[in-house]
Amino acid sequence: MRVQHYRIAGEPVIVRSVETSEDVRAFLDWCRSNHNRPIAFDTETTGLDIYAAGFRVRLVQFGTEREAWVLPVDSAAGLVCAPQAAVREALESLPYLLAHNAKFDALAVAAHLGVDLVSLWRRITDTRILAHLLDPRGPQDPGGIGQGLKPLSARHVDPDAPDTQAGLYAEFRKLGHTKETGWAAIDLDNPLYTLYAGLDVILTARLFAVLGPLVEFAGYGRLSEFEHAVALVCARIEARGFLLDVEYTETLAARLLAEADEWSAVARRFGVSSVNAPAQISAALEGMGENLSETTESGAIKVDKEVLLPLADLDRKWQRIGAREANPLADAVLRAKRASKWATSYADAMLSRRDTRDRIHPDIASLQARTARMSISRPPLQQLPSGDWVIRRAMQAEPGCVVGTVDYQAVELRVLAALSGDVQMTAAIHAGKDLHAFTAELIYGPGFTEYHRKVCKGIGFGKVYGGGPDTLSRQTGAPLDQVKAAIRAYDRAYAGVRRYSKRLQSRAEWGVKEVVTPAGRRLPLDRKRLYAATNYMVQSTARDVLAEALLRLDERGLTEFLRLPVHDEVVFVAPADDAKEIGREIQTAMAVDDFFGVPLTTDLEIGGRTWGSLYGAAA
DNA sequence: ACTTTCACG
DNA sequence: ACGTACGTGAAAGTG
Repeated sequence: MRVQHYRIAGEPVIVRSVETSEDVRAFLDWCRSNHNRPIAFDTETTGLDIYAAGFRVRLVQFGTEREAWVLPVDSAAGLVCAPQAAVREALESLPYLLAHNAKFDALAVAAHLGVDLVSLWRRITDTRILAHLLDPRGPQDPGGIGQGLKPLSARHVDPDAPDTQAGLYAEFRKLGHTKETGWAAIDLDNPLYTLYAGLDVILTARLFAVLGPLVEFAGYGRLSEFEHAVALVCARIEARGFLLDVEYTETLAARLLAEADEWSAVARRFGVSSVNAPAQISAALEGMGENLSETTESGAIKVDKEVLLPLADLDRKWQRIGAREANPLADAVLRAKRASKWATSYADAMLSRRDTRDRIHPDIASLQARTARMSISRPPLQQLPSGDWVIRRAMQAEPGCVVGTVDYQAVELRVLAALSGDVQMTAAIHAGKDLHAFTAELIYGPGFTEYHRKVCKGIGFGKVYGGGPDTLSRQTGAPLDQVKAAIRAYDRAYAGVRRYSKRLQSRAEWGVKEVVTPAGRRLPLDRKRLYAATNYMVQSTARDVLAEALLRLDERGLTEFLRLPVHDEVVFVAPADDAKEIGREIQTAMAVDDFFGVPLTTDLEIGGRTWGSLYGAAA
């Protein structure tokens, strides 16, 4: 057994690395004698892509505030002692486990060491969840530090705790590896590797010693349980994965890449060597006599889609307007950028993330944004183009099955009506009215047009988000004076909403700079952006509506059909013959009859074999 | 590392 | 004193 010593917060800690079968027995003895204490665990792996061919768990660590055990389990290492069975035994029997960002480690040991995910998860407390409840701000937000183990340890455990990740990257480079290759290549007994692996669990145990009582003291006990349950459902969705149509996606990627090349060649003829270089584009456009007035935050000339589309005589749906001669460079830049983004961010990302059964396991972060919203990454399946089916067509149901969705109808506006108690808005919802059309009628009278409805939809969202007349005018494309009039009319029609927003803001102005959601979540506000209060409240509450729905779906045994949560909807896959029935069950489980006086109703859509079929692709 | 852009709800 | 659209993930260029 190798023993390494270190100091954390001025106290000596010890890291033991298992080398012999005798060490394995000593580890199991240690587990037994610490059975009743919370034990932090962690894994070191070959990479982040748990389901990729060649992925391996290399180390599994267990530890308390003072002591860590590091066990090598890498199947490719030809180990003298094989502690896999002991690791499994520990993971299956220790009653009280801790982990930071537990989902990753739990999925890794479930997929590669044969540990049962559900029974393991029931015994885990995730310190990242605790940290998010206590402060959901990201590292970029004013006053925020994020939920990383490093910044949390620095704040709550030891300001001089080592940055183990950065330290390892430096070691990788020294050994001739890179950030990416180092994780798989570093020797299992590299002293820095084992030391840092051990320190991570010691830090997690110490972090819990601080955050655990804070969570209880803040009254977050139930919310914490709720979040752990939601995280498990999301982890199971992730583990199941979503089937990729590889042949289609490969053809699509090649086609998009060729398209990007063609349009890049056109841009090159106008002196733009890269369509991703804004300075080149603005210089070339100005050389062609175009007048560019919009600037970015840092003062550079803006050449985003909003600027380029009018120059190319295209509307927001890329239809020819006929107002001017299309600028061929603007047109080429737009098309090249779209094609290459779709190729790299979506098609290639999907292909590179598939497992041996052609399934995609995106990283579902069930508790991510400041508002607790979920995020999905690698690949970003919540952000696929919705105006065109070609990308979504890549994801498909298993043979004999179809893809469907259930989404909430105008959930953010309904949540706003519920929270504000606005009488008029609540009544309109109860009457089953189209809220945006109803608003249009209130403002423009019974003769309102489809255009008026659109303006009102924009204003409705803009109000929720706290936008002013200028932004709303730009966003909706409606003239400023009309928007201003509509805002006035909106405030008159929905006086309760206006009162509610004002109340949230003035409370924050004079009292604590936060909003408290009905779920009991305390969301800090940036002092310069108190107007975001209503948005945080509504967005966060809508998120919790979906999160609670996921738990109801799980209770009813419907998790196996789920493929993705997408903010206000779930994507599911079911056998074609049962899809309607299963879809209805999902609808029923998600619907809320009385959410603070407002019904939250759902829409069901059943498509064909692919996700794209719900966006216009042939079934 | 930072900026810019673009995809979604 | 004033008015501010919110929340994400990802790629690529620049320095």
